[in-house]
Amino acid sequence: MSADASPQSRHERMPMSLPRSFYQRDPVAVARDLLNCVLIHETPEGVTIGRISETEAYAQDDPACHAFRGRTPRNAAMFGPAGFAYVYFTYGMHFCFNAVTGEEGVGDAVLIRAVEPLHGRELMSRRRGLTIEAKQGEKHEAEQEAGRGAVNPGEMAIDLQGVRTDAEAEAPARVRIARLLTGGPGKICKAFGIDREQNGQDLTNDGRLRIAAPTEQPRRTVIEASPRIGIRLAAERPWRFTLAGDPFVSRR
DNA sequence: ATCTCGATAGTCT
DNA sequence: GACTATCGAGATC
Repeated sequence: MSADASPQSRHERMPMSLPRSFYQRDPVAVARDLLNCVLIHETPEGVTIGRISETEAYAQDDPACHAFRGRTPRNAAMFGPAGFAYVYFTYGMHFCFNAVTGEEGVGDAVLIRAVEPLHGRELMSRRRGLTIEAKQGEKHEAEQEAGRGAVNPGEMAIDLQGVRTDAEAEAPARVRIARLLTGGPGKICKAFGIDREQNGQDLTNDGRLRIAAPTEQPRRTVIEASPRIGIRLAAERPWRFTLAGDPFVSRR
């Protein structure tokens, strides 16, 4: 009943969450429309924000989908209502983040595979434990380099907190670092601090974890479809989506 | 640039 | 016991 937490001020700072109706559609449509949208995670450590640049759709009627063989404790969130997070643990060490789509009772979701870091790069770097090779072969934390504003002896001019300008936003060094930070589903979860705790969380209620519509006119709007990555079954379905020319993508 | 491989633990057969 | 919606290191071209 107490309205003291000032959600109002947060609301003014941050874009609004996508509504539940956005997610209540088939996963392929949602996967395409999530491109250029903005992933936001507010934690006690700080805020991380990224522009979604690669997605994959998974439908229950799809051998590659975790929900294909029915509901289990692990995939339960996929069968819940649309607009909630499905976070799973895989390969003994990585988490992957999905947005649940479609009707309640149906196991559809969209995997977020890559984002372009927009805010909180230093925090992302720290969470990722990112290190770089200095010239002498000595290892330094990229975060420390960034904090000092130091320029590395090598070619990598690290500016993890730099102002994002149009001219420099996609400079080769910036893209390389971005891909280290959030160029893959496991990297996103690590960089954004997403793990078991976020499984089943509502993405539509302006809570800590949410997805908002693009805040500005997207630079790229042409959508490309390709086979999904890292799966064996139904590998031919072109349900991986990226934006033509966008360098902020995962491997291969 | 592209490849192969190992790490590591939860889930399902 | 096998498999995994991954990642990073190391080898090789």
